[in-house]
Order: sequence, then structure tokens, then C-alpha cells
Amino acid sequence: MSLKHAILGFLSFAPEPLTGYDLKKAFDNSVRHFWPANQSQIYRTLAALAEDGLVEIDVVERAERLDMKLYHITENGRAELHHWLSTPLPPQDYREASLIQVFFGGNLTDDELLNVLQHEAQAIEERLALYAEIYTASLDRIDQANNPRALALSVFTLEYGITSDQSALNWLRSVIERLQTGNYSPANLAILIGDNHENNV
Amino acid sequence: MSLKHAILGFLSFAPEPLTGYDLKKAFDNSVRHFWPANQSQIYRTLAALAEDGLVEIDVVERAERLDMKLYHITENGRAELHHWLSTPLPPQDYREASLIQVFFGGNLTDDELLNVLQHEAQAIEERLALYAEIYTASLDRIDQANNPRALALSVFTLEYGITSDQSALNWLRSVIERLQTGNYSPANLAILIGDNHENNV
DNA sequence: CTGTCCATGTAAGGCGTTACATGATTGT
DNA sequence: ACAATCATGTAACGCCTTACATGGACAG
Repeated sequence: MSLKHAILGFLSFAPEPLTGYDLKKAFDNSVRHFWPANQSQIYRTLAALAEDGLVEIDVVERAERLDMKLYHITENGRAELHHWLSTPLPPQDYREASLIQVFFGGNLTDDELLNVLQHEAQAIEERLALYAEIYTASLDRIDQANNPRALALSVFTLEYGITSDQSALNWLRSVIERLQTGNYSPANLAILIGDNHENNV
Repeated sequence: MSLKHAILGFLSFAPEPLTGYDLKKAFDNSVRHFWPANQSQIYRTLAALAEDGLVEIDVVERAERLDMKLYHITENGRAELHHWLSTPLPPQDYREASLIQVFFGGNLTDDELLNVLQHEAQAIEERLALYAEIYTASLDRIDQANNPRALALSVFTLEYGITSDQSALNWLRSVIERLQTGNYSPANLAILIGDNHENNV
């Protein structure tokens, strides 16, 4: 389970023990673009990790309020994390609901389909602008980092988001253009992927 | 719920009513790369669609065996499908577990991380080779199709898979190279995305 | 004095997976 | 004779989401 290991990952780098609340912020500030996690899920997963002995809890009692729980990773937790990080994952399933709309687009007029695609393109453009901003800001911080390799690796995942969004956007624009010109011939279909499949095998 | 609408989509194009079994094959042969569905799920969703009046069932009784059920889409079902297809979707969550491995790669040696990344790259190369094969075969069939637009739209989704895999592969190769050279400087980080964020906004 | 932040959780439901179970027909 | 295909489903579990619920501290 990936969420477990992402939590262990954060705890492995944290100089101080973290609360569930801290972890929620850590997710939102760094890995949300490829692994969103919500609050309930984090608390339940922390409980499961504690039960497995992969994290330990220091309870801070607070009068009149719920106890505050500080989590730190154990040696077993580090071993489990290391094993998971260094083991290739089985193939994952991808789900991309907007492609269902394209696939069954025969039920729509050109205008209806174009409308959906243009909204999709706009959403990606906005996300891309945001990523680009975060990315340039991150580049500045790499110079002064005390562990440039670890920081660079985290920035790499943002690059992944940027390049995959760019590729999705190029694809969308080419679909939009082909719908507008009404040219669905095989020659035109082959344009986008460059007709160079062999180069990638 | 996307699965509901994918099923309605298949039924909307089918000249004859389909069984749950037929639908399972339809998924596996065409949309599995962006919306996999398993058998149990399809049967449960068909029951839910029937309860909502979006599909109707003809029961074929067969001695000694379970009844065979033939599903067809209703007018309400077509209306619901049309509405869903023509409405932009809210932003979807992406989950890409392998990026967790990169993000927390500070816990691994170069060799360990490279091993994981190379496995990942190989899996994508294999998938890409398969997609390319299916894609070229599809191009041949577009000429003779009686509805070239609808067929082209379905092929577009395969293009999406190909271009996004190509982009993921390029990214992986660049990460591998930067790990091997040990050069994580901002200048090198900016190479992959071409440093032209503004062009995409 | 209102809202946001800190910090915790529970409950219920939806979607998806895996495993189990049945039994005729068709192909090798 | 055996396996694959056709065709149906149930059971149980796992992960994630949404909504609900509490309550102090602090800032505007």
C-alpha cells in the first residue's frame, strides 16, 4: 500500500516526530500532484502503521482537548520503507475519465465535443502555469540545499507532472484541430506520435 | 460515476443487446488502457443501471443454467449518457505510486534507485511496443469504416496512451542520466522541460 | 467576535479487487 | 479427455471520500 510508505517516507526525513496534522500538510505541500491523501485516511493509516510496529507514538496529554500524538518511524519502519522503495512496483492501473468522453464522442456533435475538450485544455494550462511557478521557485532552492540529491529527486517528480501535462495538452490541441478540420485520415492520425514507434522500442 | 457511463457508451453503439460477459470483453478490447473494469464490477453496475431505468433487461431462460441477461440502453439512458459526455469533468485525482519511490529516493543508493527506474522504463517500453502495434493496425481499418469519425475518436485515445508513455519514458531516461552523471544542478534540472514554461500558458 | 489554524477523530458509503462458485458448449 | 470459452453471480475485504463532530489558540 503506497500511502503507508509515503507516510513512512515523510517520517524518515523528518528531524522531529510529526502529528497527523503535520503529515496532512506535508502531503498537500509536496506529493499531492501524484498521491493525494485526505485527513481521515492519514489518521487511520497511522494507526495501522503503529499496530504493525512501523511507527511509534508519543502521546502528549492536553487538558480538555484530545491528546496530541507525535509519530516517529521505528527501525522496522525504516527497513520496510527501504525494501518498498527499492522494489519495482507491479504495473499500476490508469484511470482517465476524460478519455471515456472522447472514446464515446460519436454520440456528440463537433461543438459539444470541442467544448468539453477546450475546458479540459484550459484546466491543464492552469495547472501547468502553477507547476511552472513552483518549479522555478524550487530550482532556486537547490543550490543552498544541504542534501541537493534528495531535493533534486523531489523536484524530478514535479518535472514529471509538467512534461506529462505538456504532452496531454499537445494531444488535446491536435485532437481539437483535427475535429475542426474534419480530417480523420490515417495520415493525419499518425502525425502526433511522429510515426516513429520503432525509436521507442 | 465513469464506469456507469462507459457501459452506457458501449450499449449506445451496440447494434444488438449485450450480456455482462460481452461488456467485459468490450472493456478488455478497447478501453482497458484508460478504464479497466473487472467482471464483478460490471455485473453490479449493470444491476444499478437497471434499477435507475437507464438500461433494460431481456431475460433468456436456459434450462439447468443461470438465466442469460441481455441489456439494452433506454431513452433515459441515452439522455443521461449524452449529458455526461458533454459536461466537462471536475479535476480528477492522479495516483502514480512509482513517483513516491523517486520522491523519497534519498533513502536509496544510486544503484538501488537506478534499478527501480530501469525496471519502470522497461515496462513502459514494452507497453509502448504493444500500443504501437495496435495503433498501426487501427489506422488500416479507418479507411473502410462506415463511421470514420467515431472510429477515429477511439483511436485518439490510443494516441493519448502512446504520447503520454513516450513522455514518461523521456523523463525516466533523463532522470536515469542525471543520476548516473551525478549532476543535479538547476541548469540541468531545467533541461527536460525546455525552460519554456511561458509557451504553455 | 469571527474566522482560520491547530489537532483529533468517527460514520457511512462508494468504488474496486480478489477469490470463490456453478455449469453447459466448443475446440483440440 | 481436457481445456478454454460462454455466462452468471456472491462474499469479503481494502482503499478512499464525504460529511460530521469537537474544541482551544490566535489574528484581524
